[in-house]
Amino acid sequence: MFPPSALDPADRQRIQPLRENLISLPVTINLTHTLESGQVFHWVKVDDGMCGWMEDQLAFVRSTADGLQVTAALQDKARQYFCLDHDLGAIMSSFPKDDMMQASAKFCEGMRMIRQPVWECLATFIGSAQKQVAHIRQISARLRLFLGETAGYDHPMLYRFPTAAQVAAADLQTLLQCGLGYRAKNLLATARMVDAGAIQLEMLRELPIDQARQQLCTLPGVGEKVANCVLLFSCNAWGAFPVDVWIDRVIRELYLKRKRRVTTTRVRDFCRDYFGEWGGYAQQYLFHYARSRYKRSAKLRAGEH
DNA sequence: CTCCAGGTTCCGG
DNA sequence: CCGGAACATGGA
Repeated sequence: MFPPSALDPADRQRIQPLRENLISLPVTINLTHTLESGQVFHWVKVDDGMCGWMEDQLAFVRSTADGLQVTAALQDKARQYFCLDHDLGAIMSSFPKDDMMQASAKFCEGMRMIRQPVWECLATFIGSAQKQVAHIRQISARLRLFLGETAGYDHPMLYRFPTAAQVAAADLQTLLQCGLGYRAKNLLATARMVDAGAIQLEMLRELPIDQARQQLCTLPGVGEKVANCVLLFSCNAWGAFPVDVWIDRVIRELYLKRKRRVTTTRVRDFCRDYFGEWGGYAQQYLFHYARSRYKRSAKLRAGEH
Protein backbone atom coordinates (compact mmCIF):
# COMPACT_ATOMS: atom_id res chain seq x y z
CA MET A 1 0.00 0.00 0.00
CA PHE A 2 1.28 3.42 -0.92
CA PRO A 3 1.83 5.70 0.85
CA PRO A 4 2.69 3.81 4.04
CA SER A 5 -0.06 4.25 6.60
CA ALA A 6 2.35 4.81 9.47
CA LEU A 7 5.69 6.46 10.14
CA ASP A 8 8.70 4.21 10.49
CA PRO A 9 10.52 4.23 13.86
CA ALA A 10 13.21 6.63 12.61
CA ASP A 11 10.64 9.23 11.58
CA ARG A 12 8.77 8.81 14.84
CA GLN A 13 11.99 9.69 16.59
CA ARG A 14 12.71 12.64 14.31
CA ILE A 15 9.35 14.33 14.79
CA GLN A 16 9.70 14.14 18.57
CA PRO A 17 10.54 17.88 18.87
CA LEU A 18 7.17 18.68 17.31
CA ARG A 19 5.51 16.96 20.24
CA GLU A 20 7.29 18.99 22.90
CA ASN A 21 6.02 22.17 24.54
CA LEU A 22 2.46 21.44 23.48
CA ILE A 23 -0.07 24.11 24.27
CA SER A 24 -3.86 23.86 24.04
CA LEU A 25 -5.85 26.23 21.88
CA PRO A 26 -9.32 26.26 23.43
CA VAL A 27 -11.50 25.64 20.39
CA THR A 28 -13.96 23.12 19.08
CA ILE A 29 -12.28 20.88 16.55
CA ASN A 30 -12.49 17.28 15.39
CA LEU A 31 -9.23 16.52 13.61
CA THR A 32 -10.44 13.35 11.95
CA HIS A 33 -13.33 15.13 10.30
CA THR A 34 -11.17 18.15 9.49
CA LEU A 35 -8.14 16.38 8.03
CA GLU A 36 -9.75 13.28 6.49
CA SER A 37 -12.81 14.73 4.80
CA GLY A 38 -11.29 15.51 1.43
CA GLN A 39 -10.01 19.03 2.03
CA VAL A 40 -6.37 18.04 2.37
CA PHE A 41 -4.76 14.73 1.54
CA HIS A 42 -1.37 14.64 3.21
CA TRP A 43 -1.80 14.16 6.97
CA VAL A 44 -0.65 10.93 8.59
CA LYS A 45 -1.78 9.43 11.89
CA VAL A 46 0.80 9.30 14.66
CA ASP A 47 -0.32 7.67 17.88
CA ASP A 48 -3.16 9.77 19.24
CA GLY A 49 -2.56 12.69 16.88
CA MET A 50 -1.62 13.58 13.33
CA CYS A 51 1.44 14.88 11.55
CA GLY A 52 1.52 17.04 8.44
CA TRP A 53 2.40 20.31 6.77
CA MET A 54 0.72 23.57 7.70
CA GLU A 55 1.91 25.61 4.74
CA ASP A 56 5.72 25.52 5.10
CA GLN A 57 5.80 24.11 8.62
CA LEU A 58 5.65 20.48 9.61
CA ALA A 59 3.49 20.00 12.69
CA PHE A 60 2.10 17.46 15.10
CA VAL A 61 -1.45 18.15 16.24
CA ARG A 62 -3.97 16.39 18.41
CA SER A 63 -7.34 17.22 19.83
CA THR A 64 -8.14 16.84 23.50
CA ALA A 65 -10.87 17.95 25.85
CA ASP A 66 -8.92 21.20 26.25
CA GLY A 67 -8.98 21.90 22.52
CA LEU A 68 -6.35 21.73 19.81
CA GLN A 69 -2.84 20.85 20.92
CA VAL A 70 0.20 21.97 18.96
CA THR A 71 3.76 22.87 19.85
CA ALA A 72 3.84 26.45 21.14
CA ALA A 73 6.09 27.76 18.37
CA LEU A 74 3.45 26.89 15.76
CA GLN A 75 0.35 28.20 17.49
CA ASP A 76 -0.06 31.23 15.24
CA LYS A 77 0.38 29.07 12.17
CA ALA A 78 -2.21 26.64 13.53
CA ARG A 79 -4.72 29.42 14.19
CA GLN A 80 -4.40 30.49 10.60
CA TYR A 81 -4.36 27.00 9.09
CA PHE A 82 -7.40 25.70 10.95
CA CYS A 83 -9.36 28.96 10.64
CA LEU A 84 -9.68 29.31 14.39
CA ASP A 85 -10.83 32.87 13.81
CA HIS A 86 -14.13 31.48 12.50
CA ASP A 87 -17.10 31.18 14.85
CA LEU A 88 -18.23 27.65 13.98
CA GLY A 89 -21.43 27.92 15.99
CA ALA A 90 -22.49 31.11 14.27
CA ILE A 91 -21.66 29.69 10.87
CA MET A 92 -23.63 26.48 11.41
CA SER A 93 -26.64 28.35 12.73
CA SER A 94 -26.67 30.46 9.57
CA PHE A 95 -27.77 27.42 7.53
CA PRO A 96 -31.33 26.24 6.87
CA LYS A 97 -32.54 23.68 9.42
CA ASP A 98 -33.56 20.97 6.97
CA ASP A 99 -33.08 17.30 7.90
CA MET A 100 -30.05 16.64 5.72
CA MET A 101 -28.23 19.76 6.91
CA GLN A 102 -28.94 18.98 10.55
CA ALA A 103 -27.85 15.38 10.20
CA SER A 104 -24.64 16.52 8.50
CA ALA A 105 -23.97 19.09 11.21
CA LYS A 106 -24.40 16.47 13.90
CA PHE A 107 -22.25 13.85 12.20
CA CYS A 108 -19.46 16.30 11.32
CA GLU A 109 -19.46 18.17 14.61
CA GLY A 110 -16.15 19.96 15.10
CA MET A 111 -15.10 19.88 11.45
CA ARG A 112 -13.27 23.05 10.48
CA MET A 113 -12.25 24.55 7.17
CA ILE A 114 -8.55 24.69 6.36
CA ARG A 115 -6.62 27.57 4.77
CA GLN A 116 -4.33 25.87 2.27
CA PRO A 117 -1.46 27.22 0.19
CA VAL A 118 -2.96 28.20 -3.18
CA TRP A 119 -0.59 26.30 -5.45
CA GLU A 120 -0.70 23.10 -3.41
CA CYS A 121 -4.49 23.23 -3.38
CA LEU A 122 -4.71 23.98 -7.10
CA ALA A 123 -2.29 21.22 -8.10
CA THR A 124 -3.92 18.69 -5.82
CA PHE A 125 -7.41 19.33 -7.13
CA ILE A 126 -6.33 19.27 -10.77
CA GLY A 127 -5.26 15.73 -9.97
CA SER A 128 -8.52 14.96 -8.17
CA ALA A 129 -10.76 14.77 -11.24
CA GLN A 130 -12.56 11.41 -11.34
CA LYS A 131 -10.41 10.05 -8.56
CA GLN A 132 -11.22 8.53 -5.19
CA VAL A 133 -9.95 10.29 -2.08
CA ALA A 134 -7.55 7.40 -1.37
CA HIS A 135 -6.06 7.78 -4.81
CA ILE A 136 -5.67 11.54 -4.47
CA ARG A 137 -3.58 10.82 -1.39
CA GLN A 138 -1.47 8.48 -3.43
CA ILE A 139 -0.86 11.12 -6.10
CA SER A 140 0.04 13.71 -3.45
CA ALA A 141 2.55 11.32 -1.90
CA ARG A 142 4.21 10.54 -5.22
CA LEU A 143 4.42 14.19 -6.28
CA ARG A 144 6.14 14.94 -2.98
CA LEU A 145 8.50 11.99 -3.18
CA PHE A 146 9.44 12.37 -6.86
CA LEU A 147 9.49 16.16 -7.20
CA GLY A 148 9.45 17.77 -3.76
CA GLU A 149 12.30 18.50 -1.39
CA THR A 150 13.08 16.25 1.49
CA ALA A 151 12.78 17.69 4.97
CA GLY A 152 14.90 14.92 6.42
CA TYR A 153 12.18 12.32 6.89
CA ASP A 154 11.52 9.04 5.12
CA HIS A 155 7.74 9.10 4.76
CA PRO A 156 6.61 10.46 1.35
CA MET A 157 4.00 12.72 2.95
CA LEU A 158 6.74 14.41 4.98
CA TYR A 159 8.46 15.61 1.83
CA ARG A 160 7.51 19.14 0.82
CA PHE A 161 4.84 19.52 -1.82
CA PRO A 162 6.68 20.49 -5.05
CA THR A 163 6.52 24.12 -6.08
CA ALA A 164 5.04 25.18 -9.41
CA ALA A 165 8.59 25.64 -10.69
CA GLN A 166 9.53 22.13 -9.64
CA VAL A 167 6.51 20.61 -11.34
CA ALA A 168 7.09 22.80 -14.39
CA ALA A 169 10.61 21.43 -14.69
CA ALA A 170 9.41 17.82 -14.61
CA ASP A 171 8.73 15.72 -17.68
CA LEU A 172 5.40 14.16 -18.55
CA GLN A 173 6.71 10.68 -17.88
CA THR A 174 7.43 11.51 -14.24
CA LEU A 175 3.95 12.93 -13.72
CA LEU A 176 2.44 9.83 -15.28
CA GLN A 177 4.37 7.76 -12.77
CA CYS A 178 2.60 9.71 -10.05
CA GLY A 179 -0.63 8.11 -11.20
CA LEU A 180 -2.10 11.24 -12.72
CA GLY A 181 -3.24 9.59 -15.93
CA TYR A 182 -4.79 12.00 -18.42
CA ARG A 183 -4.55 14.77 -15.79
CA ALA A 184 -0.75 14.73 -16.06
CA LYS A 185 -0.57 17.00 -19.09
CA ASN A 186 -3.02 19.42 -17.47
CA LEU A 187 -0.97 19.68 -14.30
CA LEU A 188 2.21 20.12 -16.29
CA ALA A 189 0.71 22.83 -18.50
CA THR A 190 -0.78 24.65 -15.51
CA ALA A 191 2.50 24.47 -13.59
CA ARG A 192 4.31 25.99 -16.55
CA MET A 193 1.75 28.78 -16.86
CA VAL A 194 2.02 29.57 -13.16
CA ASP A 195 5.80 29.39 -13.29
CA ALA A 196 5.84 31.70 -16.30
CA GLY A 197 3.71 34.25 -14.49
CA ALA A 198 0.61 33.85 -16.66
CA ILE A 199 -1.41 33.99 -13.46
CA GLN A 200 -0.58 35.37 -10.00
CA LEU A 201 -1.96 32.85 -7.53
CA GLU A 202 -1.45 35.01 -4.44
CA MET A 203 -3.37 37.82 -6.08
CA LEU A 204 -6.46 35.63 -6.37
CA ARG A 205 -7.07 36.20 -2.68
CA GLU A 206 -7.49 39.91 -3.27
CA LEU A 207 -9.91 39.65 -6.19
CA PRO A 208 -13.71 39.47 -6.15
CA ILE A 209 -14.68 35.81 -6.24
CA ASP A 210 -16.11 35.89 -9.77
CA GLN A 211 -12.95 37.43 -11.19
CA ALA A 212 -10.76 34.97 -9.32
CA ARG A 213 -12.84 32.05 -10.61
CA GLN A 214 -12.64 33.38 -14.14
CA GLN A 215 -8.86 33.52 -13.96
CA LEU A 216 -8.58 30.04 -12.49
CA CYS A 217 -10.72 28.60 -15.27
CA THR A 218 -8.20 29.74 -17.88
CA LEU A 219 -5.81 27.08 -16.54
CA PRO A 220 -5.74 23.64 -18.20
CA GLY A 221 -7.64 21.09 -16.14
CA VAL A 222 -9.44 23.73 -14.12
CA GLY A 223 -13.19 24.00 -14.57
CA GLU A 224 -15.83 25.41 -12.27
CA LYS A 225 -15.61 22.63 -9.70
CA VAL A 226 -11.85 22.69 -9.24
CA ALA A 227 -11.86 26.49 -9.28
CA ASN A 228 -14.42 26.52 -6.48
CA CYS A 229 -12.30 24.11 -4.45
CA VAL A 230 -9.32 26.43 -4.81
CA LEU A 231 -11.42 29.46 -3.91
CA LEU A 232 -12.94 27.80 -0.86
CA PHE A 233 -9.91 25.94 0.47
CA SER A 234 -7.21 28.50 -0.24
CA CYS A 235 -8.66 31.91 -1.08
CA ASN A 236 -10.93 32.69 1.86
CA ALA A 237 -14.01 32.47 -0.37
CA TRP A 238 -16.28 30.80 2.17
CA GLY A 239 -19.31 31.02 -0.07
CA ALA A 240 -17.67 29.08 -2.90
CA PHE A 241 -19.64 25.87 -3.36
CA PRO A 242 -17.90 23.05 -5.28
CA VAL A 243 -20.42 20.69 -6.86
CA ASP A 244 -18.94 17.22 -7.30
CA VAL A 245 -20.74 13.92 -7.98
CA TRP A 246 -21.66 13.50 -4.30
CA ILE A 247 -23.03 16.98 -3.79
CA ASP A 248 -24.84 16.72 -7.11
CA ARG A 249 -26.56 13.54 -5.90
CA VAL A 250 -27.45 15.07 -2.54
CA ILE A 251 -28.94 18.17 -4.12
CA ARG A 252 -30.90 16.33 -6.82
CA GLU A 253 -32.19 13.51 -4.62
CA LEU A 254 -32.81 15.38 -1.38
CA TYR A 255 -33.25 19.06 -2.14
CA LEU A 256 -34.65 19.13 -5.68
CA LYS A 257 -36.35 15.75 -5.70
CA ARG A 258 -39.67 16.88 -7.15
CA LYS A 259 -38.21 19.25 -9.67
CA ARG A 260 -38.00 18.48 -13.37
CA ARG A 261 -35.15 19.11 -15.76
CA VAL A 262 -32.60 19.73 -13.01
CA THR A 263 -29.54 20.95 -14.90
CA THR A 264 -26.08 21.63 -13.54
CA THR A 265 -26.77 25.34 -13.82
CA ARG A 266 -29.86 24.93 -11.70
CA VAL A 267 -28.03 22.94 -9.04
CA ARG A 268 -25.37 25.62 -8.86
CA ASP A 269 -27.85 28.46 -8.51
CA PHE A 270 -29.85 26.59 -5.88
CA CYS A 271 -26.76 26.00 -3.73
CA ARG A 272 -25.68 29.61 -3.93
CA ASP A 273 -29.12 30.92 -2.97
CA TYR A 274 -30.05 28.30 -0.38
CA PHE A 275 -26.87 28.00 1.70
CA GLY A 276 -25.71 31.60 1.61
CA GLU A 277 -22.45 33.41 2.30
CA TRP A 278 -20.90 30.55 4.33
CA GLY A 279 -22.13 27.92 1.90
CA GLY A 280 -18.68 26.40 1.48
CA TYR A 281 -18.88 25.07 5.04
CA ALA A 282 -22.30 23.57 4.34
CA GLN A 283 -20.92 21.95 1.23
CA GLN A 284 -18.04 20.33 3.11
CA TYR A 285 -20.37 19.04 5.83
CA LEU A 286 -22.83 17.62 3.29
CA PHE A 287 -20.02 16.04 1.27
CA HIS A 288 -18.41 14.34 4.25
CA TYR A 289 -21.68 13.10 5.68
CA ALA A 290 -22.97 11.80 2.35
CA ARG A 291 -19.77 9.87 1.71
CA SER A 292 -19.56 8.42 5.21
CA ARG A 293 -23.15 7.27 5.01
CA TYR A 294 -22.61 5.70 1.63
CA LYS A 295 -19.74 3.65 2.96
CA ARG A 296 -21.99 2.04 5.54
CA SER A 297 -25.34 1.79 3.84
CA ALA A 298 -26.25 0.83 0.35
CA LYS A 299 -27.23 3.98 -1.39
CA LEU A 300 -27.99 7.61 -0.89
CA ARG A 301 -31.74 7.93 -0.66
CA ALA A 302 -34.16 10.51 0.57
CA GLY A 303 -35.61 9.76 3.97
CA GLU A 304 -32.72 7.71 5.28
CA HIS A 305 -31.41 10.44 7.48
C1' DC B 1 -14.52 -8.66 -15.12
C1' DT B 2 -17.30 -4.38 -14.38
C1' DC B 3 -18.17 -0.16 -12.13
C1' DC B 4 -16.96 4.22 -10.48
C1' DA B 5 -14.23 7.94 -8.56
C1' DG B 6 -14.38 15.60 -5.02
C1' DG B 7 -14.23 16.68 -13.78
C1' DT B 8 -12.73 18.99 -17.94
C1' DT B 9 -13.12 19.71 -22.62
C1' DC B 10 -15.01 19.39 -27.00
C1' DC B 11 -18.96 18.79 -30.00
C1' DG B 12 -23.55 18.67 -32.00
C1' DG B 13 -28.53 19.92 -30.75
C1' DC C 1 -27.48 26.43 -22.26
C1' DC C 2 -27.74 21.19 -22.45
C1' DG C 3 -26.51 16.19 -22.77
C1' DG C 4 -22.85 12.80 -24.44
C1' DA C 5 -18.40 10.97 -25.04
C1' DA C 6 -13.46 10.64 -24.51
C1' DC C 7 -9.92 10.79 -21.31
C1' DA C 8 -6.12 7.11 -17.60
C1' DT C 9 -5.73 4.77 -13.39
C1' DG C 10 -6.69 1.91 -9.50
C1' DG C 11 -9.69 0.42 -5.59
C1' DA C 12 -13.89 -2.12 -4.55
